Amino acid sequence: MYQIQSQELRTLTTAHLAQTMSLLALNIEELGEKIHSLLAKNPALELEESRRCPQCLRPLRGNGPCPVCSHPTGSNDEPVVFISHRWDIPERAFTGGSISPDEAPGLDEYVSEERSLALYILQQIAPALAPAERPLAAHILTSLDEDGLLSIPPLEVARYHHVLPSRVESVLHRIQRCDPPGVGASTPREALLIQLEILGESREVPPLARRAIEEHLEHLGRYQVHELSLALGISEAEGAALVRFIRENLNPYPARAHWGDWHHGAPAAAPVYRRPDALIRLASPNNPDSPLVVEILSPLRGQLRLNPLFRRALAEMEDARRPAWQKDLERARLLIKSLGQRNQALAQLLRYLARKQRRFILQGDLYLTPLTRAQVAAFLGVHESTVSRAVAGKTVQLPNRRIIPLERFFDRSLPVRAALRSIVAQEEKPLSDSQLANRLKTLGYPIARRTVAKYRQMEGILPARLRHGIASHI
DNA sequence: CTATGGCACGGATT
DNA sequence: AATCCGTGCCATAG
Repeated sequence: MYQIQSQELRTLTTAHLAQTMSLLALNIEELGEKIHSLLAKNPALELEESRRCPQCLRPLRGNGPCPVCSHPTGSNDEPVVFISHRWDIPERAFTGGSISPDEAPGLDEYVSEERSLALYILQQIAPALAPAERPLAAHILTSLDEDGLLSIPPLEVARYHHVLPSRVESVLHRIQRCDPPGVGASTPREALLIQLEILGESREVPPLARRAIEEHLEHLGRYQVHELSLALGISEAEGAALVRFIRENLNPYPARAHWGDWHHGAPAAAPVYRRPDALIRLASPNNPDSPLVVEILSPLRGQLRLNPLFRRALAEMEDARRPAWQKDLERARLLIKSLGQRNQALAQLLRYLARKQRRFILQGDLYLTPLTRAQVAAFLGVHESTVSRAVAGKTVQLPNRRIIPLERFFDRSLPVRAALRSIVAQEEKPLSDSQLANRLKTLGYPIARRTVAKYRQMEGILPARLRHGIASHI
């Protein structure tokens, strides 16, 4: 099967191949933009809005039954692959515009790890929001970074929606009091202060905590008890107690389960949420032994085809414009064919990944088998750069509804980090990095002590001496 | 002396 | 050719 497809690839003309490759490099959103601009430019192209499957709302081709709904056949080894469109999700839900649960009933299915924070908070404050405040809240929530901090100035929100800054502040204030306390703060410092304030309403807090955060945040971050005590004019014991209180009760990055390494290395740039390029799900959701179904999503609401009117007109045409029209027609043909090839190539890749990484897909990070793009390329009989293009910038939604970048399938350290997390989560006493390294070695992950430190940091796990039986999850 | 982070090198990967 | 990643060495903090 693969052989046939790759042979097809080889027989393509160079123009065709070039276009296929450039389309392959695009993710679903970029592809959508590209196609729409071509649709506007080229009259030979047409978007046909076909009828929908009454059950799953996908458009149907021809007169046959819906290929997605009618029970797909496949085995554990041979996942089923579809190239399909989805019409049931409002485009706007993905573009960071206003989202509200009742507006997009299926949205929760499409929420990425990061964006689920937004919905979680929205659910808490939705009842308290005036209708006019909803867009403000949506704007703020969709601008949170992965740490739960607000990545844009509140003033910008006010300007955008033409409302008074105080209106935005009022919404923001309510958001900051939602569950991960302090979300929506602009800086770690502000987040800490908000948490302190909230905490102060229900229990006693050290009187100097506020000043310590406001004026000596660096010392807190570096755990410099000595310097802090000196600066505040208190004893080292008092200083240590203060630091412990703050570190145990407050969190500069509200959405992180643990204090990461917050004195150096700014948190990574906020991930941009997109609808996934593909879905991987179980043929029967409740049966983990059923075959996997891979669905390549198309950005189009309908079926791209040659404009029949255009073809008829061209056939009857005699004047000087004919060559130009002919050219348009050729271009349109080429695009449609290339688009098909692009989707085929993606499907091929995903089918392979689904088969090879079935355990990872169903059972999580720990079971990712090491894989390089080069290996995949060799197996599929395509060039390495083809695989690179296909993987770059794309995302897939797994059966657990998480949307992950395709690159993650090639992350060699992922299972090790998962193992590390689970060791730390279960440890009785904090283990040092070298102890962790030994543990990992016995589990079949021979990595250097130095590397443990790196992974720890990536996972946001504190060094041993700062961990005190704080249960780790996530 | 032990634990951990910074820097930089070299090999693999893209 | 450029980039990423694991690792070794060294400095520093405790």
